[in-house]
Amino acid sequence: MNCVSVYKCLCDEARLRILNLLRECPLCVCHVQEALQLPQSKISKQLAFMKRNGLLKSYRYNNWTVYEIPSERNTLLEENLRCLQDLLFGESQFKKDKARLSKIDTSVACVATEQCCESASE
Amino acid sequence: MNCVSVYKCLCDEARLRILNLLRECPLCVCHVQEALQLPQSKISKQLAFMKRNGLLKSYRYNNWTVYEIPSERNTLLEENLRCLQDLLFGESQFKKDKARLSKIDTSVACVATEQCCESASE
DNA sequence: CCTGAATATTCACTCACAAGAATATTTAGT
DNA sequence: ACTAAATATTCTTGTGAGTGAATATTCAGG
Repeated sequence: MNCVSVYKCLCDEARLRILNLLRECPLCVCHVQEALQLPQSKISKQLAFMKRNGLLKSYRYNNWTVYEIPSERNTLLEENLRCLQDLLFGESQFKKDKARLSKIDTSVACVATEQCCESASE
Repeated sequence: MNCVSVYKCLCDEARLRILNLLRECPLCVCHVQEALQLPQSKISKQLAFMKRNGLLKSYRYNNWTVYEIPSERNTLLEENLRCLQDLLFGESQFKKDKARLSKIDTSVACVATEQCCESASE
């Protein structure tokens, strides 16, 4: 495991906000975008950044790209997400993101996950 | 606590190597420099960087500047150092640093700590 | 006062990354 | 073929930070 890569992903607020959501379930770019209320290109770039650094994987389903935190355990990432749950994810901005997400229909991502279940990664 | 600041400090190998040493005891710049075998300006800058981000504090004692991890608890930092102890600090490079450090007389830092004990921080 | 040790800072350069706007690509549906 | 949605990429610009070399600063001791 490359610890530095993990930390590089964690040292940006937008990325922390994304991980806060992805911790719950796989999501498409558009879901994240809507929940965070940030420009599409920014979301797409940050997701690509985390994928490049090994924190996320993605797969394509029709027009959507679903990103998720791989199920293969990454101790350092998991520990930090757990820690952030107490320290940060309860804070206003992160709560708002989740509230907005809860109002979005994210079922496409779930369907995609089932469809691509084994052909995942890359 | 600013989580992002913590992660910004952790996402560089040289800084991780420094924290690996400082976790044990306060040290002067020259001690770190000798243990890590890196240029003086680099060590000094990285220490200043971590101080600027609130991970370290320092105090002057004669000609020396002693850096240390503040005793006030920083949950996120502590958790990560603990985690890194298992994941990273056992690796070759980090072991070598500690081996070199063990051969250095770092008593100045200890004396300084006692002297400046309460006048610390800044 | 001068010297040397310890440390900090500056300089010049390079690189990674961030931002927003715009454009390209892929794909499903008509 | 055409369109629109979803996503990725490109472009430009700006900034923070990394590097080594060199220089400045601080301070104790002779």
